[in-house]
Amino acid sequence: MKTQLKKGALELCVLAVLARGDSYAYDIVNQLSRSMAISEGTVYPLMRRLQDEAWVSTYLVESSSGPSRKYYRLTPAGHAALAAMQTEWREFVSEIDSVLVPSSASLELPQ
Amino acid sequence: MKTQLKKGALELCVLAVLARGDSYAYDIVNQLSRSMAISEGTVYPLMRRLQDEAWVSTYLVESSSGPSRKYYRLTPAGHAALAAMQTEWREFVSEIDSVLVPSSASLELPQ
DNA sequence: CCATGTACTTTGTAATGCAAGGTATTTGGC
DNA sequence: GCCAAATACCTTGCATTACAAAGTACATGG
Repeated sequence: MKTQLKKGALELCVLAVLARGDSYAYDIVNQLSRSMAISEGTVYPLMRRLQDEAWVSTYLVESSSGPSRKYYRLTPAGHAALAAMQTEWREFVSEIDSVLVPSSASLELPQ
Repeated sequence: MKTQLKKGALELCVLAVLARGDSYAYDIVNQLSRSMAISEGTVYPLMRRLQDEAWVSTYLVESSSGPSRKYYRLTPAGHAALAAMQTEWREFVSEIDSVLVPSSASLELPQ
């Protein structure tokens, strides 16, 4: 159920994580896990998609605690995509909120 | 692309529209069209799902301008589902925003 | 040497948005 | 009377994506 809400937003989240610095899939999963439920089976195919879109480039780095890590780095196109998706995200949230609270554009923030 | 973001949120939107008063699918599409892109092929199957969940009940009303309208009315369970989904929605937005802006919990609202 | 943690990947399933197409009713123009 | 347009319903098939589950491989410690 909540699963459906995530569709499309996770891509944005991964790009946002990479904007803070290069990382590898296993670590991205761990970073996102602090904020939300996320599984490996979601992220690995997503990384492939980002690569196919040329939004990330990759390089391998050997690890002393396991197999080599495949690092992902945002390309210029990736940065542009991130910016576009952030705008899209805000528009999307506004759209939904305008349906939920049709008379007012601003929301109270309980916490 | 934007399509993916909508997954799961449209159900919430339809329930929110129905909370403001009984309506029929064709009209719900038109109401939501003011705020967002939405198509009939999305809404009709969605209405069926809401019925299967017993979140809405239906009744027919004849129209003088076309075929009979199938009105949907929120059941008590539907109202409860709406409340739960609104909470879920706010939590979801907070989660994503916390990934996008990791250092601060509050956002500036440009407009 | 074997369990645990790290790290990558693939396969199949479920959910859902949408385009496209189809049916039926009413009204209004020609 | 007839035909287009608006109203209103519905279905089929496709694409996308989240996830569980399973599998592979390396490193370390008991």
